[in-house]
Amino acid sequence: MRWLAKPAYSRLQVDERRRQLLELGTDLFASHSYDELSMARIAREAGISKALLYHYFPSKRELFVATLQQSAAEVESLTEPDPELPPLEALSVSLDAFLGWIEEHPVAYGKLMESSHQPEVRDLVADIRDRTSERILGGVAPDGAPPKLRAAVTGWLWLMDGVILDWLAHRDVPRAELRELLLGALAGVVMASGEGQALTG
Amino acid sequence: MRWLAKPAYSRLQVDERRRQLLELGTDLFASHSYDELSMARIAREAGISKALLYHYFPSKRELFVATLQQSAAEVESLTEPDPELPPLEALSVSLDAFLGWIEEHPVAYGKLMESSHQPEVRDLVADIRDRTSERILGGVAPDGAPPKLRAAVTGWLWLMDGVILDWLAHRDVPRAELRELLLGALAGVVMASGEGQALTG
DNA sequence: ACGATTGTCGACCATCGGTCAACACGTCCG
DNA sequence: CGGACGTGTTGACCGATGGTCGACAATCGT
Repeated sequence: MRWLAKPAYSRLQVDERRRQLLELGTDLFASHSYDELSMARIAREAGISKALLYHYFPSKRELFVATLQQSAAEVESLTEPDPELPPLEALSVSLDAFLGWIEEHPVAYGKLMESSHQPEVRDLVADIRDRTSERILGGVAPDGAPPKLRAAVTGWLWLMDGVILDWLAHRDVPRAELRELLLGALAGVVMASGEGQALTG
Repeated sequence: MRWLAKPAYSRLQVDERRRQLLELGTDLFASHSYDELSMARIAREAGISKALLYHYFPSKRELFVATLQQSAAEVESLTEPDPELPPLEALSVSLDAFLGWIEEHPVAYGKLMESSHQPEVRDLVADIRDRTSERILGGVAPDGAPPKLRAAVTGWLWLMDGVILDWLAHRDVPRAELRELLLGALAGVVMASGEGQALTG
């Protein structure tokens, strides 16, 4: 009578299973940092074996990156600069949208920063920083940024992460003021790099 | 004749052994990040067993912190602000000394930044940042900094790390110019926080 | 009704940080 | 000179981690 017993597991379509795992991963990694989660734990939460999890994602790294890419894409489209606005205003709008997203997902942002030592996260963050940097530099110095300006913008992106973490930790500055602080800081930093005239123009 | 054989290991004095391990640790952690090094590897390089390493340093964390403290103390004394100088000039001198140290130990600085996710490193870096922040805030707003100013200075310290990493990666900006860029950035950021009048005074 | 496909699992591996009882080296006393 | 003692030192071990593999079994086409 063994063949009348309930199946030992339910078999899902590849796409469905993958989708389910990605969604679970997104949830988990939004509230736990990279090394707070083990593959065994993720598999247990998904109700499957670790081996199956590895069948769908060849490494923890890939699973993590896959889950991040959704959010990254979301943020990127959210902060897409409006090409019809003057560069500075477009930046202001994008920045405000970014801060808005962070206000809605403070834990996810914090956990991401907490994970940012892992090479893959580092690369992803660096990639975002680079593209953001180019976006800004494109608006300020369209053809080829001098080293000091490049360093200044890079530094400003770091400053932004630091300020935002400070903001999340204290929550004693209104979002609009924070945006103005960040914009002002960018202006100040670019000025300090000696290439500021492009900003005011 | 077994007792004529060479001793299986050489027995060192406690202090000597500890000193040797600390020195080795300093060397290794100056060129490898925290998780690039395993305790087994360190023990192997030292020619001793892992258990003995743990006999001297109760955890990897403690060994790492112990090796860092030397460098941290070195840097801190190097960047001690001169109380006879006006705050801004003192900061300029300290900053220059700091950049000088980094120029001499670029790999160590990079690896430290790479390790800065590990809670213990995070704490140490946060501690340094806090004290530096207070040092700066003390020169700018002696009694109680408003939230925006605090956020601005915190952000500037992040900016500094970002700019320095960019500097080390490209090495296309002279140190003196970098120092001016950083000082200018601090001025710009503090101005942007709306509490700038204290700086110019 | 049965074989092929392939989704799924249990068992396994190397490495990690960390622990422990026991061995062996140098010394000191008789 | 010899044996006992203190302690510096070790190999073996633990639980957890990321990752792998051969084999079982659920489903589908016929």
